[in-house]
Amino acid sequence: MKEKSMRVVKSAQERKNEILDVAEQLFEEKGFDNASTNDIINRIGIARGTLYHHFASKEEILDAIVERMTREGISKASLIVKERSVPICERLTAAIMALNIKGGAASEVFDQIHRPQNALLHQKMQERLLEGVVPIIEGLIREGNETGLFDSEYPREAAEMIMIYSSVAFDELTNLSNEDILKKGQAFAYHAEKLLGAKENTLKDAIMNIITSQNR
Amino acid sequence: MKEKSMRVVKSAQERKNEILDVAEQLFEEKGFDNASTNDIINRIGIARGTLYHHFASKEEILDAIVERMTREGISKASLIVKERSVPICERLTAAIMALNIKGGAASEVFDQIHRPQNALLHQKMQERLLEGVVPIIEGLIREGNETGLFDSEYPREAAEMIMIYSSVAFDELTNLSNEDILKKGQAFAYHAEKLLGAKENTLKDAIMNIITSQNR
DNA sequence: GCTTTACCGACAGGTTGTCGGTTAAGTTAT
DNA sequence: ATAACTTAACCGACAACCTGTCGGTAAAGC
Repeated sequence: MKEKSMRVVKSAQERKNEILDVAEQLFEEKGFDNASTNDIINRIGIARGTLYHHFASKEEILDAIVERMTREGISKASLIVKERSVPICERLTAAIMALNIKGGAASEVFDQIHRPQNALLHQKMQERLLEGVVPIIEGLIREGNETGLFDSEYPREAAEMIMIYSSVAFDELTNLSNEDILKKGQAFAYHAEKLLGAKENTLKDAIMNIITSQNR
Repeated sequence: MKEKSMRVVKSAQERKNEILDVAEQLFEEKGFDNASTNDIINRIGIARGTLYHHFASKEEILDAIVERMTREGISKASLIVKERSVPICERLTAAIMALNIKGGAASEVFDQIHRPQNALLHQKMQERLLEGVVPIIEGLIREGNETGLFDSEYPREAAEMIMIYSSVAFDELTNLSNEDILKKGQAFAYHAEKLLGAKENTLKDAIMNIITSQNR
């Protein structure tokens, strides 16, 4: 019945990843507050001391998970942006949506992420993503200014506004009708064009494409 | 040394408010997670059972506090908006800033509100405020559309975008230099004008007034 | 006098983080 | 090669909390 405590030793790196994997999974299932460190160690089969040998606190585990999850999205966005052969509009929308995690590996987390138990996780991820992606978008806007596609006096703040809005608003389109989602997407495209000083419908198609494709 | 447990009975309403007052104070001081229900009952001088007689859980206390704090801001905003003698621009900016709690009674909370321990509080307040204020702003935009001051195709979404941005961005201007704050304010005014389809500098003065006055 | 409701405090069952001790792995010395 | 030593992963008992429950008591209202 009871597993004998066969001592298994792994490299620090390996164990840390193991802990993060299980913790992430558990936070998805039960939320950050409800998932206990006991849950983690039981599922892995290690002792309390081991967990705290690798991480100083439960919150540090959370931070590491956030770091791991966001790094992927940010580096993806920064890669997209460098593809100068692709039209700016496509790159812009793709970068924006890299933040919107749904497509990524973390897509199952996404549904749970708004439950109140995950307020911390949500906040930290959002902070991290904004901080990472805003400068990328800003650069793209400047590029658009140079080519005459955009006309933005405050590229940084425009990027902030677009990112912040899309990260909050597109958070909760799960409980919206398809019709409403379309409207929201159109409104977003319209407003983004205004903010960037772009001609009407410059962004519309690129944005609507992504929205309709990822939300079926 | 030890207070005798003289039994003091108060009306439910009175006791509830007492609990909310102390809890709010404690959440400010230590954050929601770090403030325990024991802290609350000790400071008031009541027993555990009494607390749980009035509130079913710690989170319910939080919800009641959020409700209390936001009700004020929302009703203030809705009053402002009704003053049809005041120019629309002034009403708009005033309503926007009613959400930015700094001016209100909760101004001390504000500094603590971003500490990670308060993620839940923060999230709940933001949700509640947006939900309450967005329709108000939307109405104002429609009014502006009629008088020809604005030209907004999606009043609802424009209101959302403005509110969401200002609630996130103006959150953390405490650690910014005065210069940066000014720039941020100007950028916000500029972008709000674009979003609403208003003429240049329509909103600038009203917005800059509020920002410079409330942040000294 | 009877019912309702505010109040009490012990208690169960859970949580996080600490700490001294143990064992495996890696390193140096002989 | 192997013995001796150092480092680092690992263990599990434990202290010090925490939230929410519950049977019982006392005041208020009818």
